[in-house]
Amino acid sequence: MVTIADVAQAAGVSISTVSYVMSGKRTISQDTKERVERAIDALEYRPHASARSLASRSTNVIGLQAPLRSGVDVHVVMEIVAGIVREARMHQYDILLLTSDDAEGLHRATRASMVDALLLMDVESDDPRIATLRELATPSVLVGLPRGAEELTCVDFDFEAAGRMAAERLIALGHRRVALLGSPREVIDRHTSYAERLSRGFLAACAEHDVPATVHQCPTTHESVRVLNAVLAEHPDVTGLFIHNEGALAHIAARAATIDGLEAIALCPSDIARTVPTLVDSIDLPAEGLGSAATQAIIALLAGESTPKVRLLPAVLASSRGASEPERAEVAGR
Amino acid sequence: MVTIADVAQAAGVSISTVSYVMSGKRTISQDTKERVERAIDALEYRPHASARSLASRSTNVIGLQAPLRSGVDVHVVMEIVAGIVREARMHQYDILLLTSDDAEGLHRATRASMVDALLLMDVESDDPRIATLRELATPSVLVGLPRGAEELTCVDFDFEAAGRMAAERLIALGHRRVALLGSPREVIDRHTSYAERLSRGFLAACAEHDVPATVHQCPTTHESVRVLNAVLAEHPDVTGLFIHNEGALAHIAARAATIDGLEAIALCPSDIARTVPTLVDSIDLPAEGLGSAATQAIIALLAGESTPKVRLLPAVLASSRGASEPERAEVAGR
DNA sequence: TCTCGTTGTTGAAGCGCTTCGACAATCGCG
DNA sequence: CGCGATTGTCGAAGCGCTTCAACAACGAGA
Repeated sequence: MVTIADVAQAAGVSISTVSYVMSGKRTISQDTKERVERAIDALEYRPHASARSLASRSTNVIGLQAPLRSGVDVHVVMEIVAGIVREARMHQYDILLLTSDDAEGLHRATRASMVDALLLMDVESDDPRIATLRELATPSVLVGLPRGAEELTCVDFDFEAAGRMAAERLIALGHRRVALLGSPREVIDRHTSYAERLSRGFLAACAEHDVPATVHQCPTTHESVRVLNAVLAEHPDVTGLFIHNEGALAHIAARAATIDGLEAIALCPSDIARTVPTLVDSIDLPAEGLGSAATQAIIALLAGESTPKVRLLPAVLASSRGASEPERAEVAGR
Repeated sequence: MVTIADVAQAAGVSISTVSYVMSGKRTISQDTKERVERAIDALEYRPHASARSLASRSTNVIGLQAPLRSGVDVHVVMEIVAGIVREARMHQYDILLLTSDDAEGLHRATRASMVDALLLMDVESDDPRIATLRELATPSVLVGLPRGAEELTCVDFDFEAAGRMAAERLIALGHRRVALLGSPREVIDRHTSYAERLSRGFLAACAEHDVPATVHQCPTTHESVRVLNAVLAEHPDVTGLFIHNEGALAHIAARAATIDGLEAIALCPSDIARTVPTLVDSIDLPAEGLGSAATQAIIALLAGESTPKVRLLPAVLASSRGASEPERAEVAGR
């Protein structure tokens, strides 16, 4: 294995000089710098991560708890993780995958100094991990917006604005009775906050326009079609649908397309929307961007920069009907 | 931070004694051992991962390259990763998530001594990473079975046996013309080996029974229904379908259920099969088990135990039609 | 009784890196 | 021309752990 001592010898300088060339924490003459860099390249030297972390007291690793099989929106989770990894690498950080959902994993990683910071996905309202996070005092960011996490940094998509936007779009299209076909029961039961925020925004906007609206839970399978049928049976005047359910989207959209006068818009990643041509519009769920944003927040935190406690990515309407330019919802904060 | 010195002091022993209590590499009296263990618990001591790895020259970390958005079988990928993480933790290993698909990431992680071993998913036939792996000489395991990786350890599901099993089951059900609706074009084009192995087994078994069979690529969307329609238009006598396509499964199964005499079986994780009630049978794709098996192989490698070069998990028929006990395909090796 | 092998414990030497304090060389200014 | 400030480089002290060699204490065999 090539060590810093080998590089120093090859370049004819001391070990500390090599270190300072790499970190830039001390001024080094151009000549020396070049000699050292050449030696590094020639030897393909990579500093030993553990040695560096032991001496510098930081690991350049971020611990991530991702829901690996919560059964919901696997696609979205994947993209978020992809965004996290990509952004982390851009800032010289690596991602350590912690077993999901147990506070013990957070403890372990932190106490053993394996990570500089923690990133948590899929956080529930009364998640025990929030208490652990507080106690550990490790820089951390939540992807999500649980209640009772006021002092923690949260990054999420602005589901409430997305709900409003969907309602307003359907109303602008002329619909006078609308329905939201949303997450499956499990998600609601787990008190994942996004479902609630989405329907709150949706219902609020409908109420403001005096348009009657209902919200329905949907299984993530073809069974969702039954829900749609039931909704239409009960409210035959529903003509506008807003779908937020990865697994059900295709089924519902396909069924809806067979019914005259019915129009559907959806909240989903844009590449998914593209596979469902019968949608009138879609609101983009920027999953990868969400991952990037969360990582950016963590990195700002680690750099000691001030970061807003809550950052919500704006909802953007990706109109398929030749809209001129995408509408943007406001960025919210608290 | 609590260090080993704190524990030693609290227990009234030397630092090395504490270390030996933890590693068990030296005999320690019962009395001393208990005192040290009490001190460890009381102080909630966790050895500093970097210090340990610097001194012991091993990290207890496995690097993982997982395809985070290849567009295929997100669900399966997720479950495999879940299996990997779970199994790794059982053996005191952690998982470092490397950016997918670049050989550079493998280099980095290895040269910087960040990982003890590498786990690669989604390996293509002429993957540049295979050369890198050879050059690095780091213990590694592939999830998949690429050609030209003879000296590397591979773990995969026995797709060929699954193909045979599906064919034989359809034939046993009385079908005299069958079709395999398989992976989307991209997967085939990337030379991912599993699609090929599956259809090889399927066609071979059909040929042995003199049952005509065809194989078709399927998009992962509702468009797959068109493929089904086209197949039926061309071969009206097809009555047995074998589906292997996560995204298309529900669509095809739903459409197939509307056609008299048509029966479908699928290859997919069992929890997915459960959401598609119109399937006659399904062959379980043990995604999580695949992850566990791959991790077990890595750990055996790290322990210096001998491991078979190739391990294929057997195909198991999960009959929905009151079968007595699940059939098993043979384990293959090379 | 003496010596030898066990058993249990310890001190100290690293592992490869960062960083502090020191120091020589050079520069700018009165 | 002399003095302090600046610039560039280095030696050495750790970071927290593992592990080797050494050693004290003790029982067993001669």
